[in-house]
Amino acid sequence: MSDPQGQPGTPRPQIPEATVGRLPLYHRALISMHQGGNDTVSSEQLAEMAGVNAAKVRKDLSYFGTYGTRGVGYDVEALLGEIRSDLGLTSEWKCVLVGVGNLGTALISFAGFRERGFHVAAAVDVDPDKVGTRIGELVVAPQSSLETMVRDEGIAIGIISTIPAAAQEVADELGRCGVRSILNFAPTVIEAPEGVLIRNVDLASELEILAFHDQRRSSARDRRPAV
Amino acid sequence: MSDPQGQPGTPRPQIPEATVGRLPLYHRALISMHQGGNDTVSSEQLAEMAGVNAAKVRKDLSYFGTYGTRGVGYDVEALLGEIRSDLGLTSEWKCVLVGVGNLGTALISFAGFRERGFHVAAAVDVDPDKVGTRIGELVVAPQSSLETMVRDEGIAIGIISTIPAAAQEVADELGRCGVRSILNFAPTVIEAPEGVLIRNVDLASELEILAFHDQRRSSARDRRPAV
DNA sequence: CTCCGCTAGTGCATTCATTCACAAAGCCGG
DNA sequence: CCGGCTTTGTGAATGAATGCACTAGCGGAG
Ligand SMILES: NC(=O)c1ccc[n+]([C@@H]2O[C@H](COP(=O)([O-])OP(=O)(O)OC[C@H]3O[C@@H](n4cnc5c(N)ncnc54)[C@H](O)[C@@H]3O)[C@@H](O)[C@H]2O)c1
Ligand SMILES: NC(=O)c1ccc[n+]([C@@H]2O[C@H](COP(=O)([O-])OP(=O)(O)OC[C@H]3O[C@@H](n4cnc5c(N)ncnc54)[C@H](O)[C@@H]3O)[C@@H](O)[C@H]2O)c1
Repeated sequence: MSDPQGQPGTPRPQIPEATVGRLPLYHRALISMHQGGNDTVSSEQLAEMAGVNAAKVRKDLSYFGTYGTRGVGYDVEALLGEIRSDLGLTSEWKCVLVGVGNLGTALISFAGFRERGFHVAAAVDVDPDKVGTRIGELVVAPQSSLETMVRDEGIAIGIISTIPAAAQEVADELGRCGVRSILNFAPTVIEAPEGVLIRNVDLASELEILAFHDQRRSSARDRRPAV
Repeated sequence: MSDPQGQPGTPRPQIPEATVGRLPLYHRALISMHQGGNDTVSSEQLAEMAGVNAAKVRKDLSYFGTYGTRGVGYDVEALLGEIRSDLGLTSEWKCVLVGVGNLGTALISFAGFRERGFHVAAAVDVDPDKVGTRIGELVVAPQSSLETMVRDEGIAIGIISTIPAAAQEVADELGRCGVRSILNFAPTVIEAPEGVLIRNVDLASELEILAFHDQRRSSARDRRPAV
C-alpha cells in the first residue's frame, strides 16, 4: 500500500457512505470475536458475521489502511482499535434526549447504548408533569435547561423523540445549543440546521417496506387466478 | 407511456430497492397534503416535503404508471391510492411482537403504527412474569401460543425486540409459524428462514454513524494542531 | 532456503442509482 | 383556435457500489 497510516493527524481518503454504514456491523462482529478470545479473523469470517460478502469487507477495511496480514487475516485487537478510533469511540459520546414519552423512556433505560460508547447524559421535556421524573439515574430536566446542559456537559448528539409537530423546532433549538448530530425518531422530514447532521429512523416506514415486498411476493404467487 | 396499468393483476416492472425505500416518504407527504386539502401536488413540492430531489420523485413515481398531468402535477388522491395499494395498505397488516421489554412496550403502545396501517395484534414473551400483563388493549401471551395466534389471526409480520441472544431462535420460530416478514431490533445478524424477509433496525449503529461523521468533521477542522 | 497454501489487497467490469436536460403534453388566456 | 407557460416523463450521461478474479505477500512445513 502506498498510503502509510499517516503519523500526523488523519489520512482523509473520503470513505464511501455505503462503507460507513457497514462499519457498525464490523464493529459488532469484532467485539464478539474479541470477547470470544479470537486473535485473528479472516475477511471470510467477518463477512459471515456481518452478513455481507468477503470482497466487500476487504475493500471497506482497505479504506482505513492495511490492517490485515496476507495468508493469516486481520488482527482482531488492532482492527477493533482502528474501527473504534474511526468511529470516535475512544471516549464516550454524550447525548441529550428530547421528548420523554414511551419511546424516549425506553431509549433512556437502554443499556446497549452505553456498551457501544454512548450515554444519554440528559433528557428534557416540555411537559411539566414529566420534568423531575426519574428514569434510572437520570432526572428529566425542563426544556429551558437544554442549552446549559449541552454546553456544560459537552453534549454532541441530540435524540428527538417528541411528537412530529415539535421535531423541527427542537432540531433548530438543538442546533442553536451547539449539538452537531441528531437522531430523529419523529416521522417527519426535518430541515437540518447549519452544520448539523441528521439521521432519521422511521419505524412505520420499515414496516411499509416489508409490506411492499410481501405484497409483491404474494401477488407474484397468484399469477394464475384462483379457480 | 407504453405500459398500460395492466387490467389483469399487477404490472410487474421490478421496482428498484432505492425507490421502494422512498415510497414511505412519499406516502407520508401525500397523507399530509391530502389532510391539508390539496388536490394536486407537483414533483417539486413532493420533493421538498420528502427531502429529495424532484427528478427522483418523477422517476420513482413513473415506475408505477402515469399518475401526473403535465403542466399541473399529480392528483393527490389518485397518487395516494396508488401508493397505498402498492404498499399493500388497503387492509390492515397484523403484527406479532416478541419480547415485551422496554422497547417492546413502547412499540405496542405506539399509536403511529395504526395510523399507517399496522396493528400489533399479539405480543408474546418467555418471561412468565410478563405473560398476562396488559398493555393498552393487548394482553401478553405465552410463547407457546405463538403459532396458533399467527395462523388464526393471519399475522404476516413479526417484530423482534428480545435480547440479542434469542433473536435467531425467535426468527426461526416465526418462520415456522408462517410469518413472512420480520422487523428485528436486536443488534445481531439473523439468518433469514426460507421465504422470510428481514429488516434490521439497530439504533446503536445509527449513533455510531453520526459519531463517525462528527469525528471526521472535527478532525478536518483541526488541521493546524493547537498551539 | 524454498516451496506451498492461504488470504489480503485491488484493478476492472458490471450493475444499480442519481441527476441532467429536453421533448411531449396538458392548461389557460386571449 | 393558437401560443405561451408549466410540469411531467424519460433518454442519456454521470457517478456510486458491488463483486469477480487475479496478484502480492506472509507464514509454516519440509
Ligand atoms: N413509541 C414508539 O414505539 C414509536 C415508534 C416509532 C416512532 N415513534 C415516534 O417517536 C416519537 C415519540 O413517540 P412516543 O410514543 O414516545 O410519543 P409520546 O407522546 O409518548 O411522547 C412524546 C413526548 O414528547 C414530549 N414533547 C412534545 N413536544 C415537545 C417539545 N416541543 N419539546 C420537548 N418535548 C416535547 C411530550 O411531552 C411527550 O413526553 C413520535 O414522533 C413517534 O411518532 C414512536
Ligand atoms: N430499549 C431500547 O431503547 C433499545 C434500543 C435499541 C435496541 N434495543 C434492542 O431491543 C431489544 C430489546 O430491548 P429492551 O430494552 O426492550 O430489552 P429488555 O431486556 O427490556 O426486554 C427484552 C424482553 O425480551 C424477552 N425475551 C428474552 N428472550 C426471549 C425469547 N426467547 N422469546 C421471547 N421473549 C424473550 C425478555 O423476557 C424481555 O421481556 C434488545 O435486543 C436491545 O438490544 C433496545
